[in-house]
Amino acid sequence: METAPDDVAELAAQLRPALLRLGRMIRNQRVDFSLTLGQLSALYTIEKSGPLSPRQIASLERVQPPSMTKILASLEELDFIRREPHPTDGRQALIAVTPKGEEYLQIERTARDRWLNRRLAMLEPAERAILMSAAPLIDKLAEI
Amino acid sequence: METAPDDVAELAAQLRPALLRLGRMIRNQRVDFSLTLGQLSALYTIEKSGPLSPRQIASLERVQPPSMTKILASLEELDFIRREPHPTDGRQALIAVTPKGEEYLQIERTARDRWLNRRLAMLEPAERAILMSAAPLIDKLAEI
DNA sequence: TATTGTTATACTCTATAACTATA
DNA sequence: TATAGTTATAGAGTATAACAATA
Repeated sequence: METAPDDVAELAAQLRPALLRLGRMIRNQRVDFSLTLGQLSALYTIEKSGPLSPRQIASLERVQPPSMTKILASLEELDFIRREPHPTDGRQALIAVTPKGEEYLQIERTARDRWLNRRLAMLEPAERAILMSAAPLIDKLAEI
Repeated sequence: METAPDDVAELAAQLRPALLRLGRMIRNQRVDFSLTLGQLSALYTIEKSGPLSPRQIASLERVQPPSMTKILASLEELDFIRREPHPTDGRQALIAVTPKGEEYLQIERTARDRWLNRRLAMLEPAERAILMSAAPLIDKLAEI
């Protein structure tokens, strides 16, 4: 049974387990385990899309507002985020990452990159060239 | 500042966020949310590497044995796994996935593939060809 | 009156400690 | 005596419900 050159289903079946497995391994590269996954994920989200209100962060993180209240309180305690009043709506607060929070994220990102770097260095240059051309496509798949 | 054709660090920085983002989106494609992530992950592990003892599963899943005891009890209650005595060691049990458990996993896998299929179908054939050649490399990165 | 955010409380999941059975 | 697995109990983390402040 021959696989067609452009078999979408075959490609999905090949790609899915490989992506999930490598993604899990990258996520496991942590330097500092003092933040829970929920705290780390919220911090990434605020960095990426902030400043955001607690409710917006809760929605993006798919947790309920009271749960986010606790996560934000713990991050504020660490001085990883700061809170500013909303310019026009007195009920809302706007949350942003502090320089200390940015530094934490950068250290974690560097650890993940270093790990991935070591792995990539074991490939042939031609293989890395393929991955380099695949990277924007993987990003596109997540974007559509 | 020009990027070298074979810049490993640049590749890692490109690949990491794309992989993590797409992986997260694939993982979010669930059909049935009655299993917790811990239950689902243990079931995948048993399917992949089983039959395994509870202690081995706990180790692979990076949870403590008492936590795995509960997860296994819930999966057994659902008739997703079965327990057999170890042939030579009366203390151990060997856990394997039942046909009903396999069916559950297959349904979840199919949902993830269907979602990924739809996305892949939006790409150009040439782009899919690049991803097809990248898939084994992504797998290789996780394997090394 | 509706919405944002917090506090109060309960439930789920995982961990450590203690116990039973087998090697 | 050591190891596999379970039971007992406690500690995080998240949820729902109720409340205070602002739109």
